[in-house]
Amino acid sequence: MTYRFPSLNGLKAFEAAARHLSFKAAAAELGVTAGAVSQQVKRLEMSLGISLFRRLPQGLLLTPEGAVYLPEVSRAFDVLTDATEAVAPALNGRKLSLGIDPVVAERLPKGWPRHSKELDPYIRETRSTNDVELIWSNELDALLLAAKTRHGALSERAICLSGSAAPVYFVTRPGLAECRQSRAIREALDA
Amino acid sequence: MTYRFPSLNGLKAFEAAARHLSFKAAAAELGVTAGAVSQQVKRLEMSLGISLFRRLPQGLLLTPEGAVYLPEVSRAFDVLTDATEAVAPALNGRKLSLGIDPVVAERLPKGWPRHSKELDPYIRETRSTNDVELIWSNELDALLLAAKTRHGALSERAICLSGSAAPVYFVTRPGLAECRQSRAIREALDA
DNA sequence: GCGCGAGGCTTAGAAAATCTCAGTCTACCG
DNA sequence: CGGTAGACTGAGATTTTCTAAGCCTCGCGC
Repeated sequence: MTYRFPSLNGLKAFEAAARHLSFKAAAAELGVTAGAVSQQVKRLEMSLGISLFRRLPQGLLLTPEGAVYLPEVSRAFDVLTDATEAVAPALNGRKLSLGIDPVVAERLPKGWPRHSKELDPYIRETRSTNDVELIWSNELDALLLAAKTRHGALSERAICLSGSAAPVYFVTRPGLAECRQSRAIREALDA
Repeated sequence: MTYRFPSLNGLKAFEAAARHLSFKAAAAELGVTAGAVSQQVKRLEMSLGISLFRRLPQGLLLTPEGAVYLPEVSRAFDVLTDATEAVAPALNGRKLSLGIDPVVAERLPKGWPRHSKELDPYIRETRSTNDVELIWSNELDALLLAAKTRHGALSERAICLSGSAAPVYFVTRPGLAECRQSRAIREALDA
């Protein structure tokens, strides 16, 4: 009564789909099927009485309303996530666990990213490994590899390190490549 | 994955219970049973791995963690509610519908609260009526009455109008008496 | 001291919400 | 033209949330 807003599940689905402009990618990030995301967003739109997306055969476009809603919803989620982490540090779930190929580690500042204040909010732990299987088994969220790898449906982004000709590869589970943590890590490496 | 926080339902239950320091009052506000609130909060605490309340035989006390969490959760809900209202004005549900006894209206500034900028965020509509039944039938959220009335389980707060000896009575559905809208209305009348 | 009422706790089952699966549709590309 | 990608939809499975009823402790009044 005091607060009126639709189901958080619907908002989660909307927010992820809006970021990716794709129900499929949002589904991968949320760990559900694309059908579930589609139904959730549709339910949300019906409860609000507006359209949030224009559907294309191969993806989505935000409506003006959707474009207005997205940053606010993201902001509220940030507040909740920060508050939740503050009271329940054990959760710490928003930070990525990152595997670093030893070959890559040699080309990075010693001990990176241990002393990086800017990456501390985004990286929970690092491990020295290049085993892609750890991503599939959910033991790692992301990997920094020295070479392209046969990675199935994993996302891969090439990063050019300064002072080096050969790129390194940032590999994540589907849907994680464009989240804030991943972007922050890539930006830090671009510098 | 990008965002980690517990179910909104649990957070809703926590936030209302923390404001009221009572599962029973929170249940009335949320329109569910006290058992449901109790279960939701317990599930939330288990998922976070912390206690948010100390239970007393006749109510609740916030733990330090609970006290830290509450304002942040309220803030996130405000953001979501404001954003939802902005994109879906038809919802407008956060504003109260207020009935005003004609006898009371005579003692208020002419047309109150029509031109009140400060109350605009809190009052959706007003009707000239003193029929308490409209609250029970969910047609009104609150009433301003000239006299105490037999109101069963409704909440009633006396308000002293300036320049007047006899108080008026602000009556709401159980659980709504201390919400922000109600408080704002009462404060405006106290002036 | 006893009885009553208030309010939190718990359980079992009902009801509602959410998910999966499988198939349909449209658009794009080779 | 055929294949692929991705959004849409419906039925049923699964999970979450709710209700009702009873239990417990505490405080108050007689």
